[in-house]
Amino acid sequence: MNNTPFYICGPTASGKSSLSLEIAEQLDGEIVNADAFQLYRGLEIISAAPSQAEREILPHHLYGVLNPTESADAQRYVTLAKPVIAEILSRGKTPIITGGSGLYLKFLTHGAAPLPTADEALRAEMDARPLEDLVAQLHELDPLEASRTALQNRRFVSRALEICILSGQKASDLRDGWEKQTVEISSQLRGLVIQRTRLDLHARIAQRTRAMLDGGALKEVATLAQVSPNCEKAIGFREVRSLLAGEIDRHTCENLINAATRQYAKRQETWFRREKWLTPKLIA
RNA sequence: GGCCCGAUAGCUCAGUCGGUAGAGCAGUGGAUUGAAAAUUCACGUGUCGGCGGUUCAAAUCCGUCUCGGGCCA
Repeated sequence: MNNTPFYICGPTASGKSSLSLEIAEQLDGEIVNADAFQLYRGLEIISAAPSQAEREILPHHLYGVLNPTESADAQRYVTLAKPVIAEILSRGKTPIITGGSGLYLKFLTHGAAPLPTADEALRAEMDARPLEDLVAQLHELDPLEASRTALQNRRFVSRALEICILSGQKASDLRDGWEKQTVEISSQLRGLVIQRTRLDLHARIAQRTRAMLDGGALKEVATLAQVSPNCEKAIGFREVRSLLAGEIDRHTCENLINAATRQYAKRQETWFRREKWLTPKLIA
């Protein structure tokens, strides 16, 4: 029996959770989270994590395993996911890896380049410097990388620089060495990406936002005392905070969350469109 | 009923002395290997409320009508 992992991807609110349950049933599988924010405990409502009822149907892994005070990243996700997947496979079950965090999935499926890990102190230092300054230094240390980096994007510039500084090597060399190995991996993967019309997706987003706000999102956010800067970025977190503080009304809050979610969904679609190994699954 | 203010992109609005219009938001497309629900790039033709007038030329000035909002009755 073929129990190689099965990936279920797609934009937020496209129905990944319920589809993954269906597919898990067909493939004798267990669900593994691939969502950056559903990793956190205490963000279940705002991150639209699977409900308690859904989790009781069959085993769900890597949901709510991190503290909101922690910061995750793609590498850490892989570190968490690999043993879980291996364990499921060892029992002869199929890992159904479900989520919308494109970068995390990419790391899991195609591996990580041999690059140095993020350095908080260095980042803080770089964040304090003007962008032009960082760009100039990158040009100096690694002209090739500078020439192919979006230099308006502070994140990308900082990261390239971080790699150069921490490794003492050129980011371009390290990255090129890795890219060459990725091509054949895709042919051994299986999975699907849910596609819906924008109209449909937008309607589902609106419906879900309303359900969140009616279903305890306010209480959830109010309860979260300390969160990492990472967690603060969850869509809905700031908006609900503003609502709780009386800065905006409920209607505005709902609209802001909807807009942010729609924009996120669009970025996810752009990402997954490039993942040619995923089979599109149109749902009308 | 009278007077005043407003009507310009899907929304909120800007538009100088008349020279046929542009911001923000929304939306769309893209980039994206350790912050990724992040970060970032590109994309602006619309009966300038309708009709008429003045003018070489009207979003802009004049008249009138319609629809909002306000004030006075």
